[in-house]
Amino acid sequence: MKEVFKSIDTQSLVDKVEDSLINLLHERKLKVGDSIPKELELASALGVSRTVVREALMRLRMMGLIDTRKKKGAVITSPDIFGNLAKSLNPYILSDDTLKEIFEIRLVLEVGMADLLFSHVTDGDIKELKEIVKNEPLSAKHRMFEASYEIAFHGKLYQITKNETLKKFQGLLLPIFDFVEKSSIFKPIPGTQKFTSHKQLITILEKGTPEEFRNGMRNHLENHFARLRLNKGGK
Amino acid sequence: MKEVFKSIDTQSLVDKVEDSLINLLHERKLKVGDSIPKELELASALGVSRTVVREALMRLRMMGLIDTRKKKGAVITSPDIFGNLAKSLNPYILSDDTLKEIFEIRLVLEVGMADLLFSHVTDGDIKELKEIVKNEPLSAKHRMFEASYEIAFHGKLYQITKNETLKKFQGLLLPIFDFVEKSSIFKPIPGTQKFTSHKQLITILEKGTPEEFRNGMRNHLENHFARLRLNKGGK
DNA sequence: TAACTTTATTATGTCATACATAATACTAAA
DNA sequence: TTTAGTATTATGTATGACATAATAAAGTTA
Repeated sequence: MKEVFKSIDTQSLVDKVEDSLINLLHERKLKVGDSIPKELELASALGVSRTVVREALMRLRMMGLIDTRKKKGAVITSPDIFGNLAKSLNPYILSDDTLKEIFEIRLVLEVGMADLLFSHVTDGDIKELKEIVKNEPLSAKHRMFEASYEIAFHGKLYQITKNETLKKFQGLLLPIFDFVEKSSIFKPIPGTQKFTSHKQLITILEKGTPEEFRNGMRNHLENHFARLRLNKGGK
Repeated sequence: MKEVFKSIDTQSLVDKVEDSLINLLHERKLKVGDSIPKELELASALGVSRTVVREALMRLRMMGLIDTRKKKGAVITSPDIFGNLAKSLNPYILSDDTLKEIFEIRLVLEVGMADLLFSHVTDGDIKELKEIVKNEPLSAKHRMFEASYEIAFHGKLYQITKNETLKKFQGLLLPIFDFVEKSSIFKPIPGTQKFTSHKQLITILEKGTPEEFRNGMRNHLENHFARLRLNKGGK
């Protein structure tokens, strides 16, 4: 790690100001609602033009750290972590490999969330889940038709975890899941069959254990796992 | 959903230009490496000032959609989804509830990633894991000292999944895990005890099944789960 | 005094212009 | 053909100006 040349700053002015501003937030331990100095004040204090300050402030705003309003100035906000991520998570821009990886993450989450489900699930949740699957078609023939049930059922599971961050994350990834399933990234599995059903999962959630649920969900998602295995060559 | 007033655009000019640019990317199906028009060209084409175009371009850059270089202009890049998220994921700014939720997500991921591990793990990986835990202290007394082993071991697991997106996500969350463990957000658990050890997990990964690994990992993380249960009142 | 209306202020949003800088393309010399 | 130097060009930064909207202040009415 020894560097002969002193690492010259390849950073642009905006980068530096951005860092300064973030440091400002930390040092002063500013809380939500607090306001930071005006653009012109910052510009003169930091010795740069208002242009640079504005660009740096815009970055903070994109990160969800601040919210700027006319006259009022910029105020600290509780950052919506994934809020800004949504735009860059566009399936048309992401590479196929990345899309596959995101799809994998979904499987990981749903298999792993069993404990959260069991520690938060209520009778009302069970009732809702049963309502969702009540009219679900038994056969796996109408895949397209089934999609809405899939989303409703699995979405409800995320909601049961009472983990807002996780729920937001899922909402973010949903269009990607949809895209991946419909796209030709994955070769279809011949002779797709049903494994553990939604109804069975509900029964486990109602009367079983997290361990059983994990295995049930793993089995339920077997078709997806199989597609991943079949399409491993791509990497 | 009926609206009496036609929804006036509360968007700023920059917002609109941003949308226009993203649409441009989609419509033209631009690939990585392709370049987009110069700032001045965009400005005149869209009928706004260069300032506005620049701010919009900066947003795209923050999203990781483009990379701008002098003289060359802006070129499409393969977006690093989580790269730009890092700065806003600052523990000092996130609320305690959000921090807890992120911590939960870690647990979910590690319990759920068993299948990915088994489908990618190599002999070399097993060897590396064994190397990591070789000098690991047996007792749980030196918690601070143990931290580095924890990070090395669990980090290696993420790496074994061969899922770059997941690995990046973990790298992103790591400072948060660290912060949460050290902070007083969680009350400590009296009489913390060891459950499934790292060594046992390796053995399962080498000779066992995904199902066994999930349960082993769940058990291994029991202390963390217990802390979550104990601190549930906060919400 | 309290509630409402109008006016004034202020800080951000947008625009225009100018120059600096660095990366590229071009040209000339060896 | 390679290298070195030069010119070009698009972004980076600075400055000044005005528009706009949100707030604060002042004024009015009951």
